[in-house]
Amino acid sequence: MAADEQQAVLEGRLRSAQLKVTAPRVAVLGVLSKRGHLDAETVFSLVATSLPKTSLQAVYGVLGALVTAGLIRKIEPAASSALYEARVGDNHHHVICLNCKNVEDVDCIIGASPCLTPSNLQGFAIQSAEITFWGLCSKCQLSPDAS
Amino acid sequence: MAADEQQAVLEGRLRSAQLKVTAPRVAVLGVLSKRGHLDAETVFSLVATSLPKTSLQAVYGVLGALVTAGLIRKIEPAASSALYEARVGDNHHHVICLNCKNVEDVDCIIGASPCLTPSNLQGFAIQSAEITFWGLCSKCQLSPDAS
DNA sequence: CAGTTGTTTTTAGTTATTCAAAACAACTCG
DNA sequence: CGAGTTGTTTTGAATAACTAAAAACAACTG
Repeated sequence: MAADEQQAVLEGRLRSAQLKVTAPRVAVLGVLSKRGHLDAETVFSLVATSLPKTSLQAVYGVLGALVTAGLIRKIEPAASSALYEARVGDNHHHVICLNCKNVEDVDCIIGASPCLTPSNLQGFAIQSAEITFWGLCSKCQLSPDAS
Repeated sequence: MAADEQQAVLEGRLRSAQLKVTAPRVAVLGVLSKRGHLDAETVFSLVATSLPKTSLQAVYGVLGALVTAGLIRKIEPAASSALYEARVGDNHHHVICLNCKNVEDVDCIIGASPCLTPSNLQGFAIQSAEITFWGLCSKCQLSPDAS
């Protein structure tokens, strides 16, 4: 797919979410469509390569708007800053490396639905369940010192 | 159980974790043994009622030491500050109210173990799984405006 | 009970994030 | 297609939660 075709797809996604199409929004969505699990700072620096005038605050604003619109998802793992990903709509989860903090998607859980029924709901009306696995990634199993 | 008996139990727990027994530590552990899911600020204010000289930084230090020793557990739910609880050793999870942020324990998950096997491990050596349920507590289902 | 080790106090600093006002740009509608 | 309205981005500053460092102090050892 050509670069401008890609651009058009992103613009379409913004428009169908009733969001005004602006350069920072297209850029942020583009960055997150290529690579997920990025923090605001990283998104900012990647956006800055094509749009150097974009401010970090604008990136925070865009990320907030995209999350609200449901175009991206925000995850907030313990002990790290918020991460964003463009993969939405499916109920996938995450594995995070205890050593290098690398995040990978976990497509699904064996026997998903029944497992997500807590035995004791305390009267809560559950709307979603969030699962995070913690462990060592293949690289850090070999050399636990690496970043 | 009398107050000084309770005190002795807490001191014993600290001692068996090879921690020096100090007033702030006993107080923090006491507070968290009574009530869980408290943030550092709340622990601080509760400790301050009996030990007014204790600083917030001391509370952070104590909380860190107790977490490292495995006497308390730290949870970091999305969009709120870190919470601490004295219930450790069992693999329980949490339900959090989307409206009032109240946290309750979820004792276990139906068919627990198999459900926590991700279908795609990405080469990770999993060490733990963390499940957070989000929903509305019984009170907020009736009046969603309440704090 | 003196010494050592480790804890707490006090004072500062950092990081991720949010807020607010003014400048500006996108889409609407004539 | 051009002005107006609405909403976005910039700029500059503030905040909350937490961490760091040095000095004062207290707990356990022998």
